[in-house]
Amino acid sequence: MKQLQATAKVTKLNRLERNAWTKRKIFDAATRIVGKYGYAEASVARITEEAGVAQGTFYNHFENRQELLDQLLPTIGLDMVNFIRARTGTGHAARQEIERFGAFFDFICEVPEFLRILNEAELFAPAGYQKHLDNISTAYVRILRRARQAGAISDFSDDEFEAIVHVLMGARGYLSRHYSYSDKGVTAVPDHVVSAYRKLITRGLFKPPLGDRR
Amino acid sequence: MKQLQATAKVTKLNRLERNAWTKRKIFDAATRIVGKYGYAEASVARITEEAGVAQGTFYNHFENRQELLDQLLPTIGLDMVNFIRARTGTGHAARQEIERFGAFFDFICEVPEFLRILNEAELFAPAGYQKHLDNISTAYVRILRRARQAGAISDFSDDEFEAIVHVLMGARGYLSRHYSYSDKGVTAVPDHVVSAYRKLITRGLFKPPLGDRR
Amino acid sequence: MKQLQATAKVTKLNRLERNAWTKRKIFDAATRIVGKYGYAEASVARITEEAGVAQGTFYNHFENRQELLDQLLPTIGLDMVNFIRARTGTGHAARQEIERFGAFFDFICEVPEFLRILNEAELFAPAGYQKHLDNISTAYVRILRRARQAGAISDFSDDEFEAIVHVLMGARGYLSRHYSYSDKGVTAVPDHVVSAYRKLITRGLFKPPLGDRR
Amino acid sequence: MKQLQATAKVTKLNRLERNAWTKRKIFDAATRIVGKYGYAEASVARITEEAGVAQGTFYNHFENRQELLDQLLPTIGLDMVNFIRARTGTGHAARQEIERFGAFFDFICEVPEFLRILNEAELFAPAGYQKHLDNISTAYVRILRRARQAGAISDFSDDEFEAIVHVLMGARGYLSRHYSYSDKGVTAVPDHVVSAYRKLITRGLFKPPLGDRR
DNA sequence: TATGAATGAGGCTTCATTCAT
DNA sequence: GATGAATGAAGCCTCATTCAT
Repeated sequence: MKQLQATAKVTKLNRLERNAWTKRKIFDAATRIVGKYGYAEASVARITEEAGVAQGTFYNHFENRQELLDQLLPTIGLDMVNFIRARTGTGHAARQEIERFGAFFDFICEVPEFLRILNEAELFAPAGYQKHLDNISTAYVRILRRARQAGAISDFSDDEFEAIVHVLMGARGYLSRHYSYSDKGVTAVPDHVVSAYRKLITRGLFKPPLGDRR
Repeated sequence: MKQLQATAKVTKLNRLERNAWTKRKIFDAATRIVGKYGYAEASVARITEEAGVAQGTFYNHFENRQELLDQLLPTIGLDMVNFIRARTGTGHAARQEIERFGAFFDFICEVPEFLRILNEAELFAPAGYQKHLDNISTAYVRILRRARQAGAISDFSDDEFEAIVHVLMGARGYLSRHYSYSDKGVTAVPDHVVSAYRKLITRGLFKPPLGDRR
Repeated sequence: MKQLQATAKVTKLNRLERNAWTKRKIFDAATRIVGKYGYAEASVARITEEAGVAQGTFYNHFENRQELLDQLLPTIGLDMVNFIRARTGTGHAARQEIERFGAFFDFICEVPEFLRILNEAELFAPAGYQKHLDNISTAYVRILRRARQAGAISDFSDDEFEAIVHVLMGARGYLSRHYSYSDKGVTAVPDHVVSAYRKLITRGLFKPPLGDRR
Repeated sequence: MKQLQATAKVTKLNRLERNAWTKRKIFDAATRIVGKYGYAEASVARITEEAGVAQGTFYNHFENRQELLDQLLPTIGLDMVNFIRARTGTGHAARQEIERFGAFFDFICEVPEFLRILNEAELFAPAGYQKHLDNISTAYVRILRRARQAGAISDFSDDEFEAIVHVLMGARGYLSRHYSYSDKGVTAVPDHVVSAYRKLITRGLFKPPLGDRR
């Protein structure tokens, strides 16, 4: 009896698993296609061909093309958040910000598709972009607030933090687009970019650690 | 005879003028359409309808759709440069940068089409975007260098200037997208955005004027 | 042992019953869907969803979509025949015909799905429509013949009866479509429709009862 | 000069003519397709193939598929009206109605596509059907009213006329569907159909001409 | 040069049916 | 028998571009 139940369960699981696996195949194919050719070229035909399934199969897993496109950025964006969090130490707030900056570029080297997905989502997947933005900016504002409480930042209001977060995100985007893209694949940004960012941020946003005076 | 010549000349002039006039009509129509609906919606049919000419006429003036789209940003971008230059005073370099920042937002209020053209060009008119970028960044780097020579900035290399310029441009883009768009038309950014930018830049990039201590 | 047999029997009965029950669920769901949205919108997916069964289940009970659609009208059509018969008295033939006419409209008020099924079947379920037609017209012709034998109709041949039956059915169809449909649900036809029909039929088809002169 | 103008005019006319001709080709192709296979099978691909033009051409002449389908019935319906009018004499109103009835069947023999277009339009081209209905029923009611004024009909109100018109149209439709369709093409209805209709109408709707007493 | 109809490839989506579980 | 994912054909429509007038 237990055996049967188990079998039944396994069978059912197998179905569920296969279902999830197909959806994953489509999702991953879309990630690759958008990462490589951009949203505009990511037709359902192209995605399903890349995934190795029929076009009709697509609509068993996603309501329509847009629904999938809108899931791309938030999903991978969370991967990014976790990646960066794992790489951020416990030092001074300014140093942590530099670590996050560096980890961002490490992440786009590991998941090169992310760069294009991030850059194009605002236009082609606005709903997904908004979701990602909310994910990121609330977390980021919280980080800045905590730094202010710890005395590492002064003189910025909560509203100003929000604007700052947009500047920081905009900076990452712009810099990654201009320094990381190359003919094939994604490369690390040059050192002078990191140093310029470090100078701007440590001086402009954070209070210098005690004893560190210009 | 003179009459005829004159007539001929006038005719010829009229032809050239009409030619330029037609091209201009198409260009302006494209500006309005892209500004209002974005590049993706800017089909040749829509542009020519807005311009009041036949679709075929389009191809007498532009090689193809892309060629026109690629001209949009550089052209209006130069208008922007002139606009900002006219609004920049001769005070301290940091104050000038704040003036430029403000003038940028004044410009997008005066030419509301520019915002969308700027934001979407990178994706839909990469050649035009690159041209605009070159126009802007060389001018900007020159400004920063001059400020360094004047002693208003220290400690940044030329390479770092380039990165800084991208940060500044990225900031404008991100902030304008997030604070200026509204349901109808383009609006000024809130004060706390300006103040956040001013704090970040004056402290992070420029040396404080003598006697100005945090 | 008996227990087991009983169980087996019960089980078997349950199976058969469940089988019939499932088929019935699908049939009723199709009735509702076609009645509400028409044949064109009655996809297998929609019907099975309405029935609460899987799509594949459909094909365990019907050869294909068309087979079910073709069963709809004849089945409900028989309900209609019984309904009308129960409402027809034993008076003069002309009066009976008026009663049938009225009962028809009563029926479509009671089974509002019928109207749409009837009207669309000719196009979307021709086999079923033909079957329904045969059911109705043979019965109807028999009625008219009996009336002729009873002396209530003269001067019409059997062939002409067939044509008359089609006129009467066509009249019901047309009138119901034009006077009974409304935004929500099915409503009774206005009085002047009934009176016009009565005049046309009693004068055109039946002999006036003795003493009834225009 | 005049020559040139003339040429120009001819050229322009030629363009217009060619344009109209293409539209006509599509329209006629649609008529044939719908007449032969029904609206449901009248895909744009099939129509344009029949017309010998590219699919895209379709949309230069019609907003969308439905727009064309909705034009079919009203357009051919007017042809029918003219045809019937030309065949209707000036005799007694009842005789005229019989002539119209006969002319209707003559028309569907001449334009066999009309039958299917008429029968299916209510479902597949409701807007066109409504337009046709308005065309027909207002004209028909006017005819009946005139007959009433001339003393050929008594005892029917205007509202009842409307219902009668629907009955008459429904009769034509039903009868044509059942007696005129055959495997290939459209054939005349049998005599007994005409005679049955004549009896029903002349007795049920019209007053017998003087001296004609049952 | 201006016109605008013609083209045909390509995009998104629906749906009846099959089949392994 | 029940399930529901997979299939792929077919439908409607858009659009950049060409070309005869």
